[in-house]
Amino acid sequence: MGRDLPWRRSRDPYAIWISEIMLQQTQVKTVLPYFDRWMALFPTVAVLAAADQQQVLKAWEGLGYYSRARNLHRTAQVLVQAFGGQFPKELDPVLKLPGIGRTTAGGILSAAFNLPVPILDGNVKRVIARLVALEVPPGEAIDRLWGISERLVPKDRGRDFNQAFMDLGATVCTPKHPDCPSCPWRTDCQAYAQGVQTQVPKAVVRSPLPHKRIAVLMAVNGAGEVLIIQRPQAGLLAGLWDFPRWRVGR
DNA sequence: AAGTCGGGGCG
DNA sequence: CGCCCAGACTT
Repeated sequence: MGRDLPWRRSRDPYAIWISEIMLQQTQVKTVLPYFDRWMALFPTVAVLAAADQQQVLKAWEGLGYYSRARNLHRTAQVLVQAFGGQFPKELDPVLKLPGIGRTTAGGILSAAFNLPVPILDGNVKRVIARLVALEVPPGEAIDRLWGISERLVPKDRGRDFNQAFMDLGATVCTPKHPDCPSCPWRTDCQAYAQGVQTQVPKAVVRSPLPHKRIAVLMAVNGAGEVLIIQRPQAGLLAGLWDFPRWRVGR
């Protein structure tokens, strides 16, 4: 019952890599229009590697977490220069690529090459936590959760299993209102057996967000044009105060 | 271990 | 308004 998504129609590692990066902390519905535009603009890793960084950032505009776009561009250049434009098929070299961590590496290697590499994204964390009725917040049991994901992924069906795993979390085993009656793992789920599926995973106790009072200046001329200064490569609020000719007083 | 980085959806 | 989303990276 897998969702029919554009990047699932492809087994091109490039297209799958792009989708995995776009999907980091970003919902499928948000990614859909960006993915199609991106593949039209940058159809291959060679085209992306040769593109201007401003053009790459423009195509990413609105998705947020802009270091993802800069890392995509850098990685495209690494792939062309050091890997002959081919995406590596082993975990170690993939993990060295900028912007690709363990979950994204597993997502790419399983979807593109059907390798049994585990994943542990937000969906999978929640599904496993409920499956074993995890007693602590997932952050305190990361190693155990990775171990379970690794033992579950079948040697010959990494692609189907990992995608089904994420689909289950995204469509059935949802955070607030899991649809347990239609869940294929219902009879294996310890949280369901104990009737605590909505209380697992346990929430992290986080300190309250501080409230800060700030001043904002918007410069508009008579023609209605607005002054815009591009942010630095790294840093947002932190780097803001380092702009040349900016001075911040109290 | 805790911060940083974003825009959008949802109840 | 607060939480969550196919996390990675720095400090």
